[in-house]
Amino acid sequence: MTTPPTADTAAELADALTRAMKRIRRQTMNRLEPYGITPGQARALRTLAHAPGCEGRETMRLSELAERLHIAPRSATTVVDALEEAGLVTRTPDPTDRRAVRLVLTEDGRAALERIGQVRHEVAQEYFAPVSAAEQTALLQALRGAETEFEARCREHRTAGGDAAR
Amino acid sequence: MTTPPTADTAAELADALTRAMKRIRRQTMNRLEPYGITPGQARALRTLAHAPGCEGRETMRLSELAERLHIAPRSATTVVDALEEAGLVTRTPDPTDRRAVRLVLTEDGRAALERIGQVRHEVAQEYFAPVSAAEQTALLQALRGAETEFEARCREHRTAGGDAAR
DNA sequence: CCAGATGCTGAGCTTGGCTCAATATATTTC
DNA sequence: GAAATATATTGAGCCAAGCTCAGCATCTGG
Repeated sequence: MTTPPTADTAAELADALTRAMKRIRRQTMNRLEPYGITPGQARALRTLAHAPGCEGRETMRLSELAERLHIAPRSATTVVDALEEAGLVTRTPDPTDRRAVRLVLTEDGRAALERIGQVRHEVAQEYFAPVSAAEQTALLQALRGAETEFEARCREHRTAGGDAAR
Repeated sequence: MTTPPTADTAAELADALTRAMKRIRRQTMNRLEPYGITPGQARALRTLAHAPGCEGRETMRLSELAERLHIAPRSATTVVDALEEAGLVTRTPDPTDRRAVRLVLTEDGRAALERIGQVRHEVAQEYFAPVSAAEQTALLQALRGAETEFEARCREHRTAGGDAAR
């Protein structure tokens, strides 16, 4: 009953992934709530922190953030709205392109990042505690492999017209 | 660069999981769209199909569906609304409890289930194609282990007052 | 028989996405 | 040097999938 012979492992895997994700997200949400940050905002902040201009002046265009988050530019606008309202980033005009917005991490933003990092670490650590480090690594590599393949396939299809998934 | 020494494997794993889930969900949504079914509805339908009264008359209370889907009863109501409107399930009164609603799969519902199963299988199969069957099984078991532990911990905490996550 | 528990749903909120214009600015092309 | 086109962002409004809280109908135990 637990593992019938005809089990569709891949599909079951997808389900398990979904459940794990939901739980981790929920847990993260709870622990981030005191700081007034949602997981989505946290992700954006982290992405912003890994901006190329690393020395004290992390900065990124809104569109670049969107791209790295795999979301539509319009969706990034909303995230940044919240982040800006919370005083974690500022929108500054791009000196070389007056259409563009450059996002800059504030001091508060940098401070938030640390708390976020800790929560993220904690939650993941707790959830995956029953999984050995070796298995975790193996899992991660497997998922990354699937991811890379998927992205490659997407690029192909995009050339051929189909815009299946972001 | 791909695996720095100080990498937080667990956290990265959580991220990878999130991305995988999103992509699979999106893919599933796209392929289910022609049938006018969302992934959430599909899950509900599948859950309903695995009802205990298996012989030709799968039936389940709404609250039971909610429980199995790990969502609030009120949320199940909405899902069932959609499913009923699409003619895939019917709400019938429970003969033994007039408060309760029994959900019954219609013929169309049963037909939809097959299409859903196929899509689900297809998508998962495609996404996890680069992962060997052995690895898939290992992954699944690891995730299930983490899941079980998590649930156990939740039950404990629930006793001690904290209602962390569903 | 009545108080409290249980089962469902209406109203309204949240997160995290989306598209389709509109607007402002760059860039290219004639 | 203008006109056409392309790019960057945003306003308006949508969807999926959840949530809580309140309310109503109905059971059930004392």
